Amino acid sequence: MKQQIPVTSLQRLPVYLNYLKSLENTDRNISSGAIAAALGMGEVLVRKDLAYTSAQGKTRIGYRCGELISAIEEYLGCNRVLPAVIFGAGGLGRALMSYGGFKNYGINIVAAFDNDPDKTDKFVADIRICRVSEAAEVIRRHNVKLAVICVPASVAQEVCDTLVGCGICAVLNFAPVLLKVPEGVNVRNIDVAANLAILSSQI
Amino acid sequence: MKQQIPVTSLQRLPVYLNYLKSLENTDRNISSGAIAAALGMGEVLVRKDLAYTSAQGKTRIGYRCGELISAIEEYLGCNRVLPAVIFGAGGLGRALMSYGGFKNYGINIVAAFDNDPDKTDKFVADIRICRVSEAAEVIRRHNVKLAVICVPASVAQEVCDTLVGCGICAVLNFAPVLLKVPEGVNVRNIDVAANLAILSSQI
DNA sequence: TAGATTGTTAATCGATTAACAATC
DNA sequence: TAGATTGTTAATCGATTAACAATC
Repeated sequence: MKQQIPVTSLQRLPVYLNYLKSLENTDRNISSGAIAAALGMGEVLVRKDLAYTSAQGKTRIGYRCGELISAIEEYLGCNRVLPAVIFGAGGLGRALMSYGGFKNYGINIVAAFDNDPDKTDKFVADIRICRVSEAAEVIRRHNVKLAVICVPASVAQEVCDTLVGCGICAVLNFAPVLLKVPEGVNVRNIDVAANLAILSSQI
Repeated sequence: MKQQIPVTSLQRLPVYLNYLKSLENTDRNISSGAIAAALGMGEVLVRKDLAYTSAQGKTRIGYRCGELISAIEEYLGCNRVLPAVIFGAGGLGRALMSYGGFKNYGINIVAAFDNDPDKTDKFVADIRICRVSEAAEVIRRHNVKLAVICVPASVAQEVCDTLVGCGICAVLNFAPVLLKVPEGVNVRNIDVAANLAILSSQI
């Protein structure tokens, strides 16, 4: 485990990365002030965040753009390949299977699982939808640590328990329930409807 | 606009709501301590959050479970019906069209839009995928204020500008770009790949 | 040199937690 | 009454921002 970075900083690293990659020419320098202005934030915060990576700026010059990208990618582990699985091959699960963006972060979806026999043994974007009974074997064979839960809320906890039992230690959960997990298992929740509700309540 | 609630509190309201709704019997009392224990958080925080809604506890008794649900729902505006549109009918857009959970928050997807003629004029879950050229008319006719952006990153800013021009003032953005919007327009970002990357970097 | 920029240390701000009076 | 619980005020904590020395 790396030195302690606040989660808030960690969450901003992909934002910087997206911005830097969106620049046409990365063979140039960029100052923390320029990044901050483009992203609408304070420049000191940018420097602090970047300091958690191996990025090093030069006084009066700023950061080498390409080096910054590499440093963030290295920090986030975009270069190694980490296998992951998707549990639940409904609309969202299949959309994620088709989504190519995980590659940028070095994440490779090795399989999906669903308990509906009409869905299993089919392929979406070259990823196989497996029977749930195969999960333990597949997860152990690929040494998968990372899982995405896209099942209905009613079965999410049960699925999560199974996954944890198979050795999963990081879960991205789309089901609108708070998953109970043992110490050491990391969960991030994305509740799309709740996000829309938050927006709507501020209108 | 309501009295000032911290965004952090606002984000927790749907969590409380999900938990309370998951209880079998809502015709009973529940204390802030019990909620806090179930959700792994501090009880004072729970009381503070709930105090932003119209919920009122009784000393020694706690909160009436059903009243709490109603109070949060009222605060989040789950009872009115707010129209929303989805821009981009790819895998994710169609998954969201099929997702029934928005109803719980009083959000009604009235239409989707896509620039691919093979997708337009078709229906997903009774929601029509319209041509982009229809957007202004549809948004104005339904008085839509809320939009979900599910288009590729390369066109997200352009789509966002169009939406803002049509009167949209709240945007849920799934594209991994920081959208520039005028003052008064509210944006929330969900970057699924970045969330997975954050998890993976902590393994 | 003067000016731009980094990196760090101190100050501020906001959110969470602790303490506690009120009360049923 | 004693005990459980709310709601509020004060203290703490962590993250952001401001100030500034270093430097090229």
